[in-house]
Amino acid sequence: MSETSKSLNFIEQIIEEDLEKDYSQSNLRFRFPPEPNGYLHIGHASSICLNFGLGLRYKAPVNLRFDDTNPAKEEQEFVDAIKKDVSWLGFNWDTERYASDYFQQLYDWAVLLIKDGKAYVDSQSSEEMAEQKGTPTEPGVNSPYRNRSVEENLSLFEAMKKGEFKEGSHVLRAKIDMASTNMLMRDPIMYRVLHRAHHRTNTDWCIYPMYDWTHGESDYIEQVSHSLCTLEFLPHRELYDWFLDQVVDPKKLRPKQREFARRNLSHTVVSKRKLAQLVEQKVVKGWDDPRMPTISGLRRRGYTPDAIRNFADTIGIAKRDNLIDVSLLEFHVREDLNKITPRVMGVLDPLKVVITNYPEGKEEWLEAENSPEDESLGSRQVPFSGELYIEKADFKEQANKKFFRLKLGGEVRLKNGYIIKAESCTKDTDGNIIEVQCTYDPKSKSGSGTPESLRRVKGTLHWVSTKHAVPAEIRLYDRLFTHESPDTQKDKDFMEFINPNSLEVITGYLEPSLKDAKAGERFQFQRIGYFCVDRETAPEKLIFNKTVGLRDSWAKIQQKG
RNA sequence: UGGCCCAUGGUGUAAUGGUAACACUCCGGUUUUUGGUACCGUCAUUCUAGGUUCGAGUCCUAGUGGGCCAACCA
Repeated sequence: MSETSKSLNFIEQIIEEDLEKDYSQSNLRFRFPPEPNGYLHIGHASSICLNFGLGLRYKAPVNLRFDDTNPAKEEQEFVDAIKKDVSWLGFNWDTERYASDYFQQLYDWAVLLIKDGKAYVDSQSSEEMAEQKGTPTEPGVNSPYRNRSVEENLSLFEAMKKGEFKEGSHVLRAKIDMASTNMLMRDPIMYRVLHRAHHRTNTDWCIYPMYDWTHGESDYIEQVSHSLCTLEFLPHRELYDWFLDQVVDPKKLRPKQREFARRNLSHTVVSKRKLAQLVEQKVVKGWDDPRMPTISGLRRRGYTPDAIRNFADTIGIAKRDNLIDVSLLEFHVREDLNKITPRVMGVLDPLKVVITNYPEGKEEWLEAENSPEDESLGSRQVPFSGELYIEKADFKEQANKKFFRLKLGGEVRLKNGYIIKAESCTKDTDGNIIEVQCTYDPKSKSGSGTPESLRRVKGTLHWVSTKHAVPAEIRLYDRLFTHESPDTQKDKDFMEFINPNSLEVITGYLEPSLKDAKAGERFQFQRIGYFCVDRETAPEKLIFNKTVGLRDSWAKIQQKG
């Protein structure tokens, strides 16, 4: 119902128009075509949501196709990681394909092009070819090998395939137009010699097809109706169509390439090459470092598939340059985590509180609601005693009325517990407050229904009983880059903008219910933020990642003074 | 001394020739045993100049600004 009121993006409009003209819905087919040379990032997530979203919308199959035409860069590890990420996002592909499945067909078609006088073997160096290519403002000149006979081309190409030549000695080129205003049409390379083992075809081949020769033909083989890619491929479209013209059977569906703007996220880089650099130079600990904008990094950070999909839906798809503020991504993860995470208490920067009128040695277990957003999450018991931790930032000797927290002579409620009053505090020799002495109102227990418990005090603090507290390693993350757009600054390398303080590791003190928390589990630490258990956690040493903080209006009040 | 793409609040998207809409951010407020959540409110002469039209964010022309194109990468 609500679907009908939602406006279409320009890709959907193109499809709707095609459906009105010469396509039926059963012709529709899409594909997500990553090269397995790295891990997927948030930009890919957008493309995944676009293609698979279209599949869902039109009940059309979507292939997962690995564009594996360059064995120098590709690895099985990346294939596995990509499959895991797409699945984790919640999408199911129709069939798993590889461009390498089509190497023989591509080769046969190339032979046809040669026989047709549309392709030739060039035996120059890449430098010589680059010189002849011209510039965007000057036409290129023809290769001296451009008019080799069909017979010579055929035998040379076969010799290339058989491994008789060294890398760089010969290439197969399409014979198009060295004067085209489109640089890509100036006799583009179709095949190069590469004596490399491929992660799937091993050493079966020593010539490998280039992207342009492979992609459109693969779409055609799979009968993909709409081949969607980013805007930097727009100049490739003319070549995509030219290659298709050489092989298409008019009775079969002819794929269309259409382009959309890649999504850029502020304060990070969205480029596999640059992300690989961060990994190689050990700026981060790996592709799934929680600071990385990779899908695996976001997953480890505690992001949910729903958060990422909602984000992708919200930012939409268009053709103009963009820089999406990370705050929008953070909004979506908070929105989802607020609904699904149980609330717990943990103190990250502890200050000891002693309740002087609490019976010596006594402890009691208080009932605590797991989520105000979801009653079905039930409740748990939290231990209370006469010695607790609260956050250092939650106590001041003196403060104005804007400070809703604990101050000398002031009262505050301990969440799920009692109202306490600060009576005095002690300091170390440097003047740092190391302990606060309080009294509590025994009749003010949360949920007891007494008049005292119904009293309204300004602030509510989270806390942990010192005796029961579980220490845990807490990893706090900040933006990886200090600049909102680190890789678009003229004369500056993006590496210059790396935030040196993007990771802070501290020890936090958690309520004991967290003792058995398992890797991947997510929680809201009340009044602080959302956290998830890292995969490196162990029973004797819990490790939590901070996903994102709660919105903090107190921080804003403080900033303003 | 070229070709192509793009231009709507701080950000991202919508309006399909007919009242500039939605979300985020920011700012202000209500509720609250999380300074969270929820809810309410403020924030735009649609890059500029011409033109077509009863009517232009939308169509046309020019300008301005931004982006892409010269890897045996994808």
